[in-house]
Amino acid sequence: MSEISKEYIELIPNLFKNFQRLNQKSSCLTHLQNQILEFLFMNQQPLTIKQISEALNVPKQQMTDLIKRLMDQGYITKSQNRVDKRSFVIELTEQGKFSQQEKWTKIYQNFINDLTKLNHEEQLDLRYALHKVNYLLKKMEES
Amino acid sequence: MSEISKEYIELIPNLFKNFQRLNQKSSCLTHLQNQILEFLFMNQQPLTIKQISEALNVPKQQMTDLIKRLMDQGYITKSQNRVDKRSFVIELTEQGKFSQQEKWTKIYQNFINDLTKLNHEEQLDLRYALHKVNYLLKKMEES
DNA sequence: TAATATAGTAATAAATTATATACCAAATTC
DNA sequence: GAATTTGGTATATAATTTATTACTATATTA
Repeated sequence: MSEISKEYIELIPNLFKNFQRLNQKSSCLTHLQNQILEFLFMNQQPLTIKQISEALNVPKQQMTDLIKRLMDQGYITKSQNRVDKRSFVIELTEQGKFSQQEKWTKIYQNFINDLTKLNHEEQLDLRYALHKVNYLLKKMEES
Repeated sequence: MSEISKEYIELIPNLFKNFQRLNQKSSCLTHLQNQILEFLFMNQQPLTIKQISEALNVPKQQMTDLIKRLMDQGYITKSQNRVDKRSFVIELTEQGKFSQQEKWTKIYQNFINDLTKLNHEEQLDLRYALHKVNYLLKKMEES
């Protein structure tokens, strides 16, 4: 039990550098704006302001302005929620998606580059192990 | 080649929730203070102000104050670098380490909890796969 | 239907973070 | 040894983020 956990915990520092890269603000976005776009991108689906607010621990009062600025800059759209007329649904625009994908591209290229330090057999091993980890972590999350 | 990368990239969202948890500020620390402690904790070794500044993309002018406040609050120590008398070496105090470990404890408990959703065989698989991934990722980083 | 809870907005002050410029002392280069 | 670079500090200003309180309109509940 604790052996698995140890390995899991260790995994995080191993990916830390790349996460740092995600945090880096892309030119014209503030830290929080970036967090919001990132969160939308990760979730791959429209979210309400409240959902974002709670997940990121940003008070809803702040969200109003943040959302407005992101909208003005063309990163997201905001439309009424048909189910609940009080709330709004936030979605990434193409530009918004692109701004996030850019960061991933850098991570991707970095990884490809480092990969050459492994021989062919190790590469196959890594691929299989990553696949297994992803599969099982996902399974764990599905409560 | 691109198959491995795909799995690698996918790994990051799978760990995202826990990373979010790391970002959450613990009571009396500001966002940047937290980032600095986290970075020191991850690196497991003393760093100069410049190293932190560059890695976190925080201008050195800000560092002076940030470091001072962290020192005043007892999270870090600052001592002259013997090799280069212009620079200083920053280290986590016990309190500083503890403040970071707390967050990991939560991640750990969360993981242990989710683990019950896998059967025994899957747990063994996960452990082995995680071990493999960690081993190979580390090997890749050692240039 | 009246009372209450919820999603979001508005506005303001205080704290944090970002940007720019100038400075000192030790290190490096010529 | 003089000139230049580098690690860090000091200071002022602007932008962002946090915190507080009050408000509107829709949902929910009794």
